[in-house]
Amino acid sequence: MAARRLFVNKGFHSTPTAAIAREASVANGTLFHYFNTKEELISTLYKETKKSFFAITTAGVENEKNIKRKIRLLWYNTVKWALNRPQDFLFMQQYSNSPFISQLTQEEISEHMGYYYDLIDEGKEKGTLKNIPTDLMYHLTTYQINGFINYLFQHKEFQHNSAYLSMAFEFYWESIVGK
Amino acid sequence: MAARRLFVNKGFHSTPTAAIAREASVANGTLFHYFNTKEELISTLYKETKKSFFAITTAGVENEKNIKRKIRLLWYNTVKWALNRPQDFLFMQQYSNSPFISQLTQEEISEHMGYYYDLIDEGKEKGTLKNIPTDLMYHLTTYQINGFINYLFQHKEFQHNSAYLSMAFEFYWESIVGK
DNA sequence: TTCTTTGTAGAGTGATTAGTCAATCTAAAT
DNA sequence: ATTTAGATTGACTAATCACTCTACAAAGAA
Repeated sequence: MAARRLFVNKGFHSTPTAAIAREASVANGTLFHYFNTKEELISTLYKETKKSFFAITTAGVENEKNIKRKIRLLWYNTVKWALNRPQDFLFMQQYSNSPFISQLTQEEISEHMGYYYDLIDEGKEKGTLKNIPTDLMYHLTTYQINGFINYLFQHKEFQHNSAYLSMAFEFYWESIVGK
Repeated sequence: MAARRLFVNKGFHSTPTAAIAREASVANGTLFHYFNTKEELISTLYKETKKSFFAITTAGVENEKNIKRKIRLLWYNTVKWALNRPQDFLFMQQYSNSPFISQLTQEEISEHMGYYYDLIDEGKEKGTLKNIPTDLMYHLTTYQINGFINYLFQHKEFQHNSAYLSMAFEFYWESIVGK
């Protein structure tokens, strides 16, 4: 019950429930048996996508020995995730920038945030990362990597260029390390 | 003929033309006398907003002596612009992340990009800025500053804290300078 | 004044679409 | 075999909304 993720690149409003139902090979009414409203469907999809995102991108991070390796793996996992599942990435981005989010409870929004905050704090305590407020660092970091991914979407020629990815990571790393 | 910029924080699709007309104190039909379609209205609004954005944020930059001062002024102008005109900022952000952009010609999208590219190139030539591809630097920079502005929207207590802004700029500056 | 152009109005229309509902099917439980 | 509960269907509805159309007003131009 999730295959019509594909449909969400025409925009939420331009994708009628009828089309979603068709894509899922069920009748219109069936959809509303599982989801009370279209919005509920969308936000359920969002939560699932986010959960999967988190699982994939944090895989193996705990096994890395030092901060740089942890963050590098997280960074690469994220980039690869987006490249492998562009629909998911685009969907989440679209959701984040749409007047929907108000519906989600605060817990749902900040569910996984603690994980990142802990990582950043660890890096700050060891003196590896710059000493700026954790939530600010998290925010800037998130946007910067999103920016890079969007860049890769527009420049497909670099997507499998490991030297390029490596350069981009080093740029990122240098921007948060030091002082 | 522009006062209903206010209306665009409910989302494009959730804002009926009737509401726009009401906000502008004209009849429904009048709207379509000036704009053939709703989409045309929105993209016109976008172009105007962008033009104003560019004029405001680049004001005085040319008079600064060195790159750092130029970029700092640009950075501060941008932050102040967003803080003073949150509706404009939110509108542009919403537009950028919606399946609309395809309508605009390439010239319209990249109209002012040359300005920023030149600045970055100047900084690279003088050895002040890191030597990464210009368009990549532009992209990452744009996203990072957007991220910071969004952060400020969520943390109003820092909006007029000049030490905080200054710290954020230094972080930004250090991320692009060097090597 | 008369003619012409341009702006303004707002009721009306046709298409779209989220959500409903009564009917039918499936299959597990007794 | 019978009951019961849930799943599935798709035609239908009620509302919404972008856009049209005809009528009217304002203001020059002749």
